[in-house]
Amino acid sequence: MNGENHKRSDKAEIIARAALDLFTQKGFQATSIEQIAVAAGIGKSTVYEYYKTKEDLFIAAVEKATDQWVDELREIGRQTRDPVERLYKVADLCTEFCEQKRMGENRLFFEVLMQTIMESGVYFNRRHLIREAHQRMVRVIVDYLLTGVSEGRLRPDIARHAERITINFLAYLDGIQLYGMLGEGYIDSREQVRFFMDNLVPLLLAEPPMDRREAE
Amino acid sequence: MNGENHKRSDKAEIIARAALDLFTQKGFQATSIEQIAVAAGIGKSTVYEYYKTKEDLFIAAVEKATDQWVDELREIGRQTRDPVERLYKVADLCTEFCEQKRMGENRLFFEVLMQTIMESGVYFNRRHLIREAHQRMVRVIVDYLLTGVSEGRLRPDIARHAERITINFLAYLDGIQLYGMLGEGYIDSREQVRFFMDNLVPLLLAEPPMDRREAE
DNA sequence: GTCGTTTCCGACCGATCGGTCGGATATTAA
DNA sequence: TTAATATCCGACCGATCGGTCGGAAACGAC
Repeated sequence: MNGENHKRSDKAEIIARAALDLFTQKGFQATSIEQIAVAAGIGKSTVYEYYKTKEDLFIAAVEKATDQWVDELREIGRQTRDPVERLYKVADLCTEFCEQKRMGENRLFFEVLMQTIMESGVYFNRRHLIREAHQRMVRVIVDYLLTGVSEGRLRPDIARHAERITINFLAYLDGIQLYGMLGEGYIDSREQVRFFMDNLVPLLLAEPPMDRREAE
Repeated sequence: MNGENHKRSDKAEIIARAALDLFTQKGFQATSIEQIAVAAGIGKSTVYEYYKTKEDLFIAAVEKATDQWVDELREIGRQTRDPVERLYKVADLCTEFCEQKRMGENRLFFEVLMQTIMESGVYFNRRHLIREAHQRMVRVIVDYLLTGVSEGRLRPDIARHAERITINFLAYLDGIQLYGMLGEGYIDSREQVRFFMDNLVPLLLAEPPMDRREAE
């Protein structure tokens, strides 16, 4: 027994984390098992004691990432109650992904999508995993909308369209994230998103702005 | 001299077309030069007589595709004069890319974006090519908006934001296209886009709908 | 100790693939 | 005819990499 000793699941965890780091930095194809082994401080063959194939390891690593993303969305719900503010925070999260610090996660995100749509991709025959992850995100935001409606803060009739609105909202944010990676300073994600939100929010609010109401 | 004889540029064209077909179907990495040579009906080495590297060939093939996409956007402008109808047609083009027939082109589109954002990607050090292609598309649609404004059909104050609006519009459509590939029937792109457009268009129109005006 | 089990891993295998090479073949010019 | 040139290509090279194998090392039970 020594300091390096771990339970089996701990070792698997260490490997998955090293793998996630590398996949995030360089993508699936450009990361070799050898590199992951070195990063995890073990031999190449040892990786295969814990994960049957490189694909399995990728899936395990990605699961950690998606779990974290969903958690971050849920955390927004804990930090603030106001539905509009929640949506703004979600949008902020998107712009954050366009910045240097979290650019790697953004790459990983699109790598996963590519692996889903390419015939030879890791997720091509496992799309349900990605759909489930996506649905988890959708559900969190739908919940924000429905809560906003039931509290009278948002227009009642958006309840019927909550899922449609959410999917469109996320589609837009993903699109902007994509553009955000076309190069430093090519697209001002922050301004683009702010403009979008400023046009979206009035469509959601239950009450028209004050000056309008007085004008009637 | 025989029937198979071509000028040098013709041969290059044939190779690029075969390459585009394969890249569209299977992506960059999964397509080998050998396969392209077979598809073009020539030997592998001959490919290298016309293109220095696989990357060069990819760039040449993608250029053909992007040219076509921009042309399709311009064609919309030729077919219809009404700015709103033009935007609807652009949106239709997007949903078309989500359908089986043009799914491959959609894959290619995202492959190109991936090759732009991955450090080892073909376009990582050639982002200007992608930005230029993107800007060409943006310009076409900005032009539709500005024309709509100057014709009095769209609200005057969107002229200031024409580019911002266009980029957001395209970002949304790209996001939906991405979701459209998460699996047959997972997302109803057509309905999503219709919903989006029905909320967007009133924000652009110069005149409020009739029933509203009468209510004032 | 010592025997069985688990964990570990360096060396190797097989396959893929981008790109090169040397020469064959066809074309043109004189 | 022939020499020069352009075009073509099968065979090969070198490197990469996912995955296997056989055995070493560490550990635990007795």
